[in-house]
Amino acid sequence: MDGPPSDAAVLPGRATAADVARHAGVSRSTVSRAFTPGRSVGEDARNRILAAARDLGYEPDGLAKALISGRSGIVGILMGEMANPIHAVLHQSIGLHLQQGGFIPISAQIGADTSTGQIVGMFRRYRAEAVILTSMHVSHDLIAACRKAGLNVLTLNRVVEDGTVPSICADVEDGGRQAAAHMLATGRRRIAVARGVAGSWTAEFRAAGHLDGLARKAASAHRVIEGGYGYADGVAAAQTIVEAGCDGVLCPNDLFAIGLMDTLRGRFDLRVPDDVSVIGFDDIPMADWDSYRLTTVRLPVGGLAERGAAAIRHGLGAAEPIAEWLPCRLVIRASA
Amino acid sequence: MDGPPSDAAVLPGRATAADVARHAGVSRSTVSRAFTPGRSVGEDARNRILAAARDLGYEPDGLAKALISGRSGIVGILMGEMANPIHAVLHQSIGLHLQQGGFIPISAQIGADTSTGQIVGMFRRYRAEAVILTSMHVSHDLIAACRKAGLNVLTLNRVVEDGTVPSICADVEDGGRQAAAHMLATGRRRIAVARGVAGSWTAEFRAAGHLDGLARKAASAHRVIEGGYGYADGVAAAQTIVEAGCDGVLCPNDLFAIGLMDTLRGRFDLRVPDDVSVIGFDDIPMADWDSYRLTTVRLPVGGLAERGAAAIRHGLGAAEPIAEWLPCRLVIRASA
DNA sequence: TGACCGCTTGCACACGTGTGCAATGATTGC
DNA sequence: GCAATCATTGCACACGTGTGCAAGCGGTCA
Repeated sequence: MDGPPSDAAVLPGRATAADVARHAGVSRSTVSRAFTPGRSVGEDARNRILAAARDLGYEPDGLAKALISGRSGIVGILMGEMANPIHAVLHQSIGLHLQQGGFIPISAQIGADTSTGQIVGMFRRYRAEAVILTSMHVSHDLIAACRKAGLNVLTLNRVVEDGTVPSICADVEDGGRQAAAHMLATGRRRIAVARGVAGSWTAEFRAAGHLDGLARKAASAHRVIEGGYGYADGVAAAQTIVEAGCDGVLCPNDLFAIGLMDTLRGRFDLRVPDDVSVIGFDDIPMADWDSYRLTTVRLPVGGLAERGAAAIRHGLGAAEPIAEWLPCRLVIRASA
Repeated sequence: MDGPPSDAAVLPGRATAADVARHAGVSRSTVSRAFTPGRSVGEDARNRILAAARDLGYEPDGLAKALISGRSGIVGILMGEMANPIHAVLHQSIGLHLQQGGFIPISAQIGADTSTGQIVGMFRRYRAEAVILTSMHVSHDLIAACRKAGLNVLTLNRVVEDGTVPSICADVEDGGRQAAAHMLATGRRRIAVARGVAGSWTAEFRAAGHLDGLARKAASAHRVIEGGYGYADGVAAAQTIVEAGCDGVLCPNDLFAIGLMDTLRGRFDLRVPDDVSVIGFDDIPMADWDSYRLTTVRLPVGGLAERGAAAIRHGLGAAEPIAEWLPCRLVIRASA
């Protein structure tokens, strides 16, 4: 856990700047300058250097560069649970935008036998310029540990109460309001609100939006269900919803909604949306499958990733912490 | 694309080995030795050093370490298309096993505006000790480029014909045979085989297994469908399958199978498995959803990741290239 | 007591790069 | 023609670490 097995050097011999310099008949400094934009190098020297570099397959070593310049170009990402497709696509999108911004993402994950300290250590050891924490695993301990280690953190879909951590968020509360409004507009009156995992920031804001959306039309939740985030949680919630006689359910995410739909139809022989209408949250690819055609609040995945990468490119430690809010949009399909 | 914006150093001041040495009243070398397992350090010196390190929050810098030792501990992963959950879980599993082995994964992806050369450059610049290529994007160009750059590559779910690239593979051909055998054993006789994307290694071996499994029981494919790998491809294939009067379909993967099932039921009002039985490939989480209960060939994701990480830990460049084969198992649910 | 051995420690070099400083040569302005 | 300006280049140092070599030191055995 503390480094690769250290038998012997494994990396093959690479051409160094010194090799290129010798090959091109200039000094090593000039080679370095030729690869640093904005530095002045004579034209024919530059040509000779670039030619030699091409011949030798030379490219400046990122590690040495990071060591000397104090900029590693490395950004740490704490991976979420990939069984939920929304985390997978978010992870991919973040990676892509970082890559396009000239950064390189290193990823870590909190496994069964991996502590917070080990994660922070990995990022710190490799001098990550920033660490992206997604809503999934953000705890105050973790944030404190990162800060203590001198890591610049950016949270996605999560604000920290004291306002000192830069964050890019989807306005899930407003998304929840849109969902509630649509549910009422389609004539539902006995509406259940399923909260996600207790203590989870995004779950609380989603549910708050659902409840506030109902309240604004002078309605209230027929039933509030404490639940989880997975397919199985949706399955488990069906019984309660049927017993309570609900005709609409506002779900904490799509996986839950899909588990619920499958169970309402399969076990209780109810129709969606005729008997019970269901609205999800996230807009994972499966929400568009023909079996579900799930009406859901779309999380602006691309926007979160793009704005996040931009914030990192712009420099995190700099001014006062940013807090950006991106809108969510209700995607109306057939389940509500 | 060629590095982070280089305004100024961004990383905060960290404690170095020299600081710890001063604090503990020893030389810097002794500090280094105290952090290198197997080196001899006096007991009280070690205690003073560890105490000082704890006070100062010191930890050896991975970049400097990599530079001097020739071992970066970095492993490059080329990400697949995360919209397919099997790639997501494989990615996560690989990352976890690498992390547990003391490596740190950096990930890159081939986007619209990212060339092979840029990918290879990223891995090379950061001195990746190994690069994991998954079946998705492996082309001969890419392999050649990696090799030319002196990168140790490991392919997952893909063998390269000339046998010079180490690989860990699932025996998808045998998995295909199992699927075909089960299809015949349940009494189906007009069986369609849907091949995946043409030219894709894993698709060809899956289809080969399907066809061979039929042939071994003196049967043959009622219809062979050239298709893709996505949900939409399964949707598109339904028409052909219905027209050909097939009573069973061997699919190239689960997404395809699910798209097919949705369309057979929704558009053609057929029952699965009563009218048409369907077998998938991969065993993504959705295959176990109640709407599908898909019988499918499970890809040994954890095994691939674990054996892959082990191979890298053991050293890739070393002896002659390994080629490991992991068994696939048919998971029988309700769709066939 | 003296020779020898093993553990511990410090010195100095190496890894591959960026960059400030000063020297060089070329060019321009008068 | 001479001084001044400027682009170009090389030298040397820095980043933070691992490690070979030799010196120091305490203990053991004859």
